[in-house]
Amino acid sequence: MEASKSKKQTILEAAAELFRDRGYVATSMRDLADAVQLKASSLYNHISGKEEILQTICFQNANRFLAGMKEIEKRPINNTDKVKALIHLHIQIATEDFTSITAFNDEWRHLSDPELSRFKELRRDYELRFKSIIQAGIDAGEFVSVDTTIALFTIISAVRWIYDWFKPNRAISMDQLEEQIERILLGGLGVKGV
Amino acid sequence: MEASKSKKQTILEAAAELFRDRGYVATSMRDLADAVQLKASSLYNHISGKEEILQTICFQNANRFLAGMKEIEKRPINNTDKVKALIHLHIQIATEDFTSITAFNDEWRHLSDPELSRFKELRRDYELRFKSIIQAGIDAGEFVSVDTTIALFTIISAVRWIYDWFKPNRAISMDQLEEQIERILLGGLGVKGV
DNA sequence: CTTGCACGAACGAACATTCATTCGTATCTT
DNA sequence: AAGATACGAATGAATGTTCGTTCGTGCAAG
Repeated sequence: MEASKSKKQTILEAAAELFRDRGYVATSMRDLADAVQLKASSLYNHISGKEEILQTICFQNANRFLAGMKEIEKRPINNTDKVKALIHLHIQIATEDFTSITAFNDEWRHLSDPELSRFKELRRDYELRFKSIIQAGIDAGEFVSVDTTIALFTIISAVRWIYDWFKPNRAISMDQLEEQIERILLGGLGVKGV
Repeated sequence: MEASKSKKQTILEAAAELFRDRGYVATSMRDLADAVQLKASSLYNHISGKEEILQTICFQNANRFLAGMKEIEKRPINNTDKVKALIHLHIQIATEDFTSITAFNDEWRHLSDPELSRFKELRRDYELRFKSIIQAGIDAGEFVSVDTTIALFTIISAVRWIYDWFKPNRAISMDQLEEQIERILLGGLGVKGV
């Protein structure tokens, strides 16, 4: 029914930005209302409350990562290329929607408990799928034999916080970023000629 | 004059724990008072206010990292071993005081502005020193030629968030952790036989 | 030995703000 | 006319902090 972009979407995007800059708890509904040129009470014509915003941001991104993961799992490629594709996925999401990724990464713990548990499950699911790919790569002789948990979190940490330091309008291009991170992380797994 | 541990220290440690679990903003002085079996008003006999606690935690840890960095810089060793020593430093601090590291990593942005700027400077100083070591390693032919900024933040991200997933009473020992992280990160820099 | 006093530490009550949210009502769009 | 949207006012709860006071301990003066 809405024309170009629903007011709800505008609110969600402004909220993500505020959450990124000040954090969820430190962002008031008045701050958010100011950002979208409304009064605080008017927000409730579009959203049910503060926590709904956080939920939307968190699960939207969780699903984005999981959808990407499941698509990559299906591809008929070796595990090296799957890890490369996952690195690409992280960089892709982090750069194309880096404002909501911050809220997703930092603020999910302020979810309340039915959703908090569900979120943790999704996160754990993603990590286990990532870990399986690393394990498969070791079994197939593509990777050096490393502890899969350590490798998993080393890689995930490295890519999860890209948004924190990488500004796309920099001396570094996205392709460069991806190629170099692949080289560092996959090189460490013993993959030759990355 | 104090017997075993000053009450101020007790408060600071309890605060670090609460900040880790709920975040700085979401932790009230009443929560903190409960944690040390006091009333909120009594806290002010020991500390000047909420922000002093955050300042202490942040700068205490910032100085710890910088002191470690400066000590490592002085050592007569090659750059590979310096990076190894830095990885060791991060794991050391993350495991021996992992509760205040969380607050240090996540909550520093809630500092107010004279201290906030000072903190950012310290952080930037640390990063630049780290970067210099990587650059020196490339110049000396120890490392493969990579973009130093990308390498820097990939390594720092990987080690900065160890506390987030590593539980010391696990199947993985600290030595194992260190050896494997070295292998992954230094292997990616082209160092042989790590 | 006893009295008096200073002091650290704890407390309950109260402070002014700020918070998210609700409600009744007015204005706009169709 | 009707439905969506915006608003001001008000709500109760929670925030960090201050205040006046009290209690106990240790030490100096008597």
